[in-house]
Amino acid sequence: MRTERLPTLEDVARVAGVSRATVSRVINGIRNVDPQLHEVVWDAVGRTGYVPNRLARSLVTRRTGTVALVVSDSESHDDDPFMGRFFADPYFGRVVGGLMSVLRAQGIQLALQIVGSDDVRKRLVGDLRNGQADGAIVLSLPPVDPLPRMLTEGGVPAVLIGRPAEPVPIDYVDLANDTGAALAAQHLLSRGRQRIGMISGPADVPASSDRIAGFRRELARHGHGWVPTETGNFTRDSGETAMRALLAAVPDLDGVFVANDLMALGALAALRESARQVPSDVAVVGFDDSSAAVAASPALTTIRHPLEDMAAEAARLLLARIEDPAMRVSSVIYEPALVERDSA
Amino acid sequence: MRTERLPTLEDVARVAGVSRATVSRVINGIRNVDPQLHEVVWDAVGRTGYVPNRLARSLVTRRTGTVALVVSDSESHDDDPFMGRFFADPYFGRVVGGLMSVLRAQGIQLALQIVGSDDVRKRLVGDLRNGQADGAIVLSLPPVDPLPRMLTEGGVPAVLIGRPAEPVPIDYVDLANDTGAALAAQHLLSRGRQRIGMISGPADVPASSDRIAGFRRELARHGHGWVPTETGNFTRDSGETAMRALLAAVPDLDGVFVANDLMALGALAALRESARQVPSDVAVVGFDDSSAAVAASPALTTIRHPLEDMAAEAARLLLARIEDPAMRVSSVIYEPALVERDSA
DNA sequence: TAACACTCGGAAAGCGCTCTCCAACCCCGA
DNA sequence: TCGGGGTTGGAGAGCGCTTTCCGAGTGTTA
Repeated sequence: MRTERLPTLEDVARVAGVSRATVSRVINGIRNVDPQLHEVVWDAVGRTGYVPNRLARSLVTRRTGTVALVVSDSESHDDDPFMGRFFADPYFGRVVGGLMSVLRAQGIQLALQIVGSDDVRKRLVGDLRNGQADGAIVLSLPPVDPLPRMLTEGGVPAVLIGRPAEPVPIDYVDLANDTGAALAAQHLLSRGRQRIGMISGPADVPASSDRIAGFRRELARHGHGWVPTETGNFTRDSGETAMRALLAAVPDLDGVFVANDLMALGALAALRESARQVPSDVAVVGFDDSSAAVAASPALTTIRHPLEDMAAEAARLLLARIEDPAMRVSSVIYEPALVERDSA
Repeated sequence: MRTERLPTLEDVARVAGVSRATVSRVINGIRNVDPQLHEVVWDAVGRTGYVPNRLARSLVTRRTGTVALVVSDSESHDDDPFMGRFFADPYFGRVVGGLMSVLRAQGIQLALQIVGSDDVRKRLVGDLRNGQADGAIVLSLPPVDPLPRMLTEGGVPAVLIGRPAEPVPIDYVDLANDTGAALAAQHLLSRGRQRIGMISGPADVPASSDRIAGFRRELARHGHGWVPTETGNFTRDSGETAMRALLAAVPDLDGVFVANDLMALGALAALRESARQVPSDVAVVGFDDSSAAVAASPALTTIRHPLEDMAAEAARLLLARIEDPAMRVSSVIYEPALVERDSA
């Protein structure tokens, strides 16, 4: 059945008794077509069961109705389990959900691309320049990624989710990570905590360093010039390890800010293991307000990250840039909010 | 910059001093080309920075190097929040991760498509027949979905994740949901539970009805002919509501099987609210072994669902079918396993 | 040396569509 | 009745690539 030829514009034209050009005009809703013919053509389309071939159309219009979602990750290789973790993390799904909420309405599809090596990166940019997709949304994982620059230099419409580590003239949406961390600091202070520590993410990732900076700055403003810190890598287990280390270093710790909910989960486990009560002995504030925050026990007080909205805005930004490539480069920063639950 | 014409095969040919045909042969690694010319051509490719245009290539080869991931969902409309929930659920991410683990190695990209209305469904099948993608992986949400049939009738290579509700000659991978539920029953019984209930999913979804049937059958084999059951819709909140209802109906309940982890989370909350201890008063077994299971407290004893493996197998199956459309229709059923944690 | 079988590279015909020209036609005023 | 302006539809040239078909060149055998 795959072999039976599908009807083409030519076939429709023959059935309708007009030329290919006319059918094309009718289908694309271009005026200058006699209403009578109009009807005849649509009738022929119905009778033949014609569906335009998007590929052929794209080849000439240079528009594909596709946006690439690029997950850039220099470290992992082909079947690195890291990618599995990444996809299982709600982060990925929330981004996709946010993107689709605006793309779907426009009938635009999302093509998922993972780039590991520089080779793949180069090919991707080449494909995009060739019009494989109309633009790209980039989730840049590595601390410093050449991809954003490659894209702008290639003239490919692209929007980053999360600010680039080094300045690149590219559109992006981001969260005011520093403000969020400051919120966490204020909350901990307002709860009367005195010995406050932090479990941070990798220092070279912008989102992470912003949280560190914001937290430290706010505490410093209240006389805490020194914040004991342990570094994790955003996984649950690293949070558990970091918490143990932090407790060993500061046994009388009474408050901690953990840079994401997943690590907070691990921290909670370490705290339980050390027989400390949360929040009475140690107050814990997470970050992201992911589904893990609600599932945790006690439920996590955390910083809400409107990821879906951010992704949706990224999609809108991209669409606008595709429409007008000369548009001024812009960025949209979202404000986080504290969500108070039981852990602090 | 978008305007500057990219080098085409023609340009490379001119630089190399050969014909387009020869360049094409070299690039596609077809023999019959003098090694000398071979080198000259590659050199020209390098000098011009040529990247083949996939669109143009696909148009003639009828191969796109793209697989569609179709999320079929008849109920929700354009910005139905349901889709947001769906994407945020780890289920989606795990599937994507599993698929990508095999597709990525082949350099195949995944194009995400959501189909809500029958109109979209029709257009999608048309596009697929036109070679928009080489095949489709289908995540069929509604109880009875016309899509699988439409795809097979259209001769589109497709693989379902989760068996079709009504028999359709289509490849699929699925989990032995009934066996999994039976495992849960055995575990509860082995823990000496006597008054065992169940919180099920919607009865018209195959995965759900299989779990109900498997659980009831196993309990019946051990003399429990009647299993008090409440129905949820796989969300956390519905699990909480169902648990309350179940407790009201069977106050001395001492064991419960909840058809997925998310609902189990809700059930745990309801149990806590009613001051019952888990697992001493009521033992709880979930289903899926999602990340929620570990985050819960107490950590959930649950049924492991090798979703990543299943998705990977679906991808392999699809690739095989694309290669040989005449291949016999096949299905792969995975066996679940009990993961014992603290809740039962 | 002639006849034959091969190997290799080029010309050109598409894949299915859009869109620019251009010819044909209509209506109007002079 | 004729010429000018405005519509409308068709012919055909691509978009960038693959692939068939052929002719030219090479080496081998009688």
